[in-house]
Amino acid sequence: MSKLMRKFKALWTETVNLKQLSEYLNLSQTTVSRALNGYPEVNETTRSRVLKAAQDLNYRPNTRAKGLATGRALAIGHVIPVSNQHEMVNPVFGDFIAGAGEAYARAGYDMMLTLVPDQEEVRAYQDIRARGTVDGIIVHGPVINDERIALLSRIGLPFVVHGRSTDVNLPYSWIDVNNRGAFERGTQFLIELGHQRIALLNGLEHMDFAFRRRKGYETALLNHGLPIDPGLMRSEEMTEVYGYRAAKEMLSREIKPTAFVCSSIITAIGVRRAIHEAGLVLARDVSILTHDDALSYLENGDDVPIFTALRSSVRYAGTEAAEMLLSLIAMPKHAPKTRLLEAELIIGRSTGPAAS
Amino acid sequence: MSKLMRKFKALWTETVNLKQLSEYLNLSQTTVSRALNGYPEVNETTRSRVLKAAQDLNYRPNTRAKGLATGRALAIGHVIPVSNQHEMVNPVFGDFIAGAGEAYARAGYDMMLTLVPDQEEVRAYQDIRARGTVDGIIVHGPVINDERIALLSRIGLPFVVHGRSTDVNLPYSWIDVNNRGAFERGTQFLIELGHQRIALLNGLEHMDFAFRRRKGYETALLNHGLPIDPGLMRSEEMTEVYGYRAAKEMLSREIKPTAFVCSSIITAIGVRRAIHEAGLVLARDVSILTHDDALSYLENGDDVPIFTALRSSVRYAGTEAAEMLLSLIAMPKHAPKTRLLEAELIIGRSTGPAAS
DNA sequence: GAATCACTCCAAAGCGCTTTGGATATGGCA
DNA sequence: TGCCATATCCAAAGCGCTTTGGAGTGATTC
Repeated sequence: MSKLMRKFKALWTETVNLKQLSEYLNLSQTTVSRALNGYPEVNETTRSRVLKAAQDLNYRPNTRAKGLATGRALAIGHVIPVSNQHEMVNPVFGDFIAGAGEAYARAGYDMMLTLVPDQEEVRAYQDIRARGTVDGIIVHGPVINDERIALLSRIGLPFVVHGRSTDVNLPYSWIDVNNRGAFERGTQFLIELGHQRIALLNGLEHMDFAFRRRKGYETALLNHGLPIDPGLMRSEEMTEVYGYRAAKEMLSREIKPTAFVCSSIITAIGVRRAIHEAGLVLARDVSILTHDDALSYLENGDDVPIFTALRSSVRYAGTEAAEMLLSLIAMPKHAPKTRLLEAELIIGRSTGPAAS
Repeated sequence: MSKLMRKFKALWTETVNLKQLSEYLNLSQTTVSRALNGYPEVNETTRSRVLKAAQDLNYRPNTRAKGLATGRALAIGHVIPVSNQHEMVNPVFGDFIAGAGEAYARAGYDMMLTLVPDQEEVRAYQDIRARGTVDGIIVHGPVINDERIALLSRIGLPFVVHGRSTDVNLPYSWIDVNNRGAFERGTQFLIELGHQRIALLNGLEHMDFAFRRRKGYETALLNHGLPIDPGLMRSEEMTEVYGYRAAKEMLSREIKPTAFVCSSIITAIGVRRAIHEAGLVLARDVSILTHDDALSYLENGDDVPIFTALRSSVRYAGTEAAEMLLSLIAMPKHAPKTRLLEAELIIGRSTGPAAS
């Protein structure tokens, strides 16, 4: 025993595999495997001996081998489309991943990231499927009529979409914020404050979320008999500079907008900069209402929120999406799940009655 | 042939494995494998037949099986420490990953993410090693005297640190910005503009980068005979609200600082808000100089930078780190590589001569 | 006392790939 | 013609794990 111990002690920082562990225990690999994986056909005293030894020798099953044998990868893939024209990294991504990561960690799953140039998308998903590195994937950044959904359904890889895709009629699993409802409500809030010229600084409108937000914005205008003025609408990547430029231009007009609805707090910060620069006062002269993903490094103030905002935690969405996917993988024949999150309307210090 | 074709056509959306491919070709698995992997002992006409068939049948080698057979995982791990007290997601992370992802994609590597609660770090790295899911890892967020470096060296898992660790005397591979030099230069720049009371809004100073930045800041002050005033120094997580609060407090004093040095553009935005709110004018009354990671969604203006900044692209660092690690994996016995990036000092519209 | 059963355990096959150690055929050379 | 490289291909072992299909004990039942 002590000789064996010494032999195995040497391996301490090395990797011990199942065979070595079973030799050390004078048991078959079968029994050891079963003991470790909680199968019933093993004596409880044997099991605890095995568990103890596994602990002592610092045994960890090799993921690849386990995956090969079981057919499961114990990993989830996140596929992030990167377009060549817009090579911005979605700032929301980190928080989403953090949320999802928690869920994976609890379930013993790994998280795999793949960046996919958008012209290679179809091939990329087939690759992922065939190479078998993951048991399911989270689809990021769905666009209108997103072809990935049909593709993934066809090749039979479980997936959950973060967002939805207008015009896709297949059933599929998703988790999304009620973007349309939120923006309708937010715009209505501004209208009720007396604003008549409300600008929309939206994200790229081939993205589904942005499309829905515009619909919500337009619905509110229509409901109150206000005109839909394309001159007050922008659709770009949601950077700070974009907000600044767009607001600066609009505020230099003869007839200025009195309020801005932004798709991102970062864009809203740019708008605020333009407002200051124009010598105007936020909330008094011009109001801002923005969507707020509740990013951890961009908290919308503390006690009193900086911006009046439609808030929905993307980190929470990440956790929920991950758990949804895990349960889908556990019950493959289950019908798709969906989850619609409502954004809170938070009143902050960036809105006020329309300037007369 | 057409019968076979039909048989395999059915598999089109399915997964074809090596065995099926070799049956289809009437060749042995050995030959097919060698043809695909570019070994010389196979006839060129055979090889092209194989390549063609692989293309037609949409063959992709199973990653797990390949990994098991070769002992390589063809994947890189990114280990992100998540502390319980500070559960902020580093906003820099997305861009770094995007940069690294490109390099991995080119090399055919996968990217694996692991979130590790910081009290479990040691165990986590051993896990990763033993489970064999990755060939190497990128270490994020090094602190002063980071114990992970010794651990990883000991267990023999190739790694590259994004950043460095003061007080660690082992040789190891890293890529870092010259934080100390940059902040010394930046602070000196402000001093030369006549500023005497310069505040430092730093990140958490157990983090190595923040520690070095403070050293640089202090060095510049000392070099010019200025006092180091702890009342002008803060160390927290680099949020917007942090910048706002700290600046608000300092600007409400009898004797205000005339300039702020920030560790993050996000914090700088908070400082700017406080300045506005105090009725002061940026650059005229109070100056801001900030580090700028050149995040894609937080461009520091366009033609004229918003903030005077020490700029260093974290995305570029990601690409470089990844390539460094890949080459380390390719040549395991190679000495550690290091790379020190210099930050550019960019003059923007947030600095001016000290108010008299 | 034989048959049955529950309880433990094990040998071996198999997951999909790579790679070692030949086998076979072909051509050049003496 | 016979011999030996050379070129081309293959069978089978092995990577580390799970899982199927028993085998070997005692204890229980008739």
